[in-house]
Amino acid sequence: MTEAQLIAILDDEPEIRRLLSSALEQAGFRTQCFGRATEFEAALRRMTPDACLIDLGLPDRDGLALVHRLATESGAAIIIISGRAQVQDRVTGLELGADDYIIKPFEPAEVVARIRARLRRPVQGAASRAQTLRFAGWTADFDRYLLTAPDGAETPLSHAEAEVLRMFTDNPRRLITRAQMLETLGGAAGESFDRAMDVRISRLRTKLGEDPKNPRLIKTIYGAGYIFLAEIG
Amino acid sequence: MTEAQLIAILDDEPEIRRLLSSALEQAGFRTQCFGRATEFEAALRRMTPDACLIDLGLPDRDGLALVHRLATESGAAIIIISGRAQVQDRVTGLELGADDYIIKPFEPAEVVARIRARLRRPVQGAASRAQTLRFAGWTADFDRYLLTAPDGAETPLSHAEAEVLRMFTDNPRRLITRAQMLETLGGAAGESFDRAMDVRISRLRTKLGEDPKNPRLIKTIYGAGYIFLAEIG
DNA sequence: CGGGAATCCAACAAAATGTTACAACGCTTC
DNA sequence: GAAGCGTTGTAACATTTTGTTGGATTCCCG
Repeated sequence: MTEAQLIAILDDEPEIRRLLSSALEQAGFRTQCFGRATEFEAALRRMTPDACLIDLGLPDRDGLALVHRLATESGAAIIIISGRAQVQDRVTGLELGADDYIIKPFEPAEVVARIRARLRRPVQGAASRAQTLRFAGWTADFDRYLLTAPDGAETPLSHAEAEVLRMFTDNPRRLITRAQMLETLGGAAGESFDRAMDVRISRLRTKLGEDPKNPRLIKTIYGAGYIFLAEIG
Repeated sequence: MTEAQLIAILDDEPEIRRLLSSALEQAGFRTQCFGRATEFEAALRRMTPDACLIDLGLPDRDGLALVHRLATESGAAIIIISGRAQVQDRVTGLELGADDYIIKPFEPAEVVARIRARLRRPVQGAASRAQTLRFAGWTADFDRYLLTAPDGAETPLSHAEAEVLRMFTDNPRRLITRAQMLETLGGAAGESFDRAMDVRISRLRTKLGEDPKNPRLIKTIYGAGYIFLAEIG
C-alpha cells in the first residue's frame, strides 16, 4: 500500500482549517494547511497534493484565478469551498476547472465523501498545454501566433483567430456549442455578438484554406455548433 | 472521445427529463431519457453512456443499489439527483460510488457545469463507442456527418437526420414509438412538432434511397412507430 | 368497399449560418 | 499628432437547414 494521500487546505479562517484538517486526518488523509494564497503557491513548488480545498473568499488574491491556474497546471483535484451560493458562482467555478464546489456552511463528513469521490478515479497527470501543435499537416504556434500550412507557407494568426483555434484543438472531434464558444471567448451571451463568432470562424476557415462548400477541418453542425475534425499531434 | 458525449437520464418525471435533456443538448451533449430503472438497465446492454444522471426517488427500484452496480460495473460518471437533502444521504450516495450528488430543486446550468467537470478528465475505461458504423452496405460516420452508400457515394448528413439515424442504429430491430422520438430528439414537443418528425424521417429515407412503397430499412408500423431493420456491424 | 385516422411529401416560411464590405479602434512609425 | 497598417465588430445580403402547412395517400377496421 502506498502512503496516505495529501490534501492541501487553503482558507483564511483558522477555525475552518482546523475543522477540515481534523476531519480529513480522521478519514486517513494527510493534510497541509495554508492561510494565504501566496504561502500556498510557494509551497506548491515542493509538494504535489492529490487534492486542494480552496476557499474562494481569500483576501490576498483572486481565488478564481488561482483555481484556473491550478486546474491547467496541476494534476490535483480541485474543490472550491465558498460562501457565495449563487448558481452563477458555482457554474463559473466549475467551468474554470474546479472539480467540485461546496457551499458554506458545510458538513465535514460530506467534504470527506466528496474528496473520496474525486480521488476514487485516477487523477490525470499535469498535462500542460503545448504551445505548438500539429494537425492535418498544419502547425499552429500559439506563442508566436503563427500558422504554418502543409506546404510550409506561414500566416500570422490574430488573437481572435488563435482563441477560436485553441478552443478547437483543445476539444478535437467533439461538438462545441455556440454557447460554449461565447462563454469561453469572453462575450457573455451578447445580443449580436454571436454574429462576430461566425465572422471569426469564417476568417479562420479562410486561413486554413477551407473549401466553403466542403469544409474538412471545421465542420458546422446546423443548430448545434461546430466540430474540429483532425488528429492533434 | 470522438463524437458528442452521451448522457443517460433516469427520472420518473417527464418534466424533469425534458428540462435536463434540453439543457444538456444545448450544451453539446447527446442524451437518452428513461422513465424507469428497468428500461434503463435494459438499454445499458446496448449503449455505454459517458455519464448517468439518476434520480433517487424512483418508484420501481432501489436507486442506491442501481448506483452501486453502475459504479462498479460501468465506467460512466454517475451523478445522483435527489430530493433528499440530508447530509447522511449525500455521504451514503457518494460512498456508494456516485461521482456527484445534486439536490432538487436544481438549476440546469449547474447540472451542465457539474457534468462537464466530471467528464473533463478522461473517464475510466469508458469504451468510446464506434463513431462509424455499418449496416446493410451503408456506412454512417457520425463524426463527419457523412453517409456512404453501398456503391461508395457520399452524402452529407444534416444534424437532424443524423439524430434520427443514430436513434435508429442505437435501437436496431426494435420498435421506436413516436413519443420516444419526440422526447429524445426535440424535447420541446410543440403541437405540430410530430409532423416535423415525419419530415425528418422522410428526408432520411430519401438519402437512404428507400422506395416509398417498399421501405427496406426504415419500416413504418402504422399507429405505433418505426422499426429500423438492419444488422449493425 | 367506405370512413376516419395516421402518415407521407412537396412547397413554403422561418431560422441559423456564411460571406463580404465597411467603419471603428488600436498600434506603430515618422 | 497624423498617416499607415492590421484587427475586430457590425450590418447587410446570400445560402443552407429546418419547421410548418395542407392536401394526397395509405392504412385499418367494420
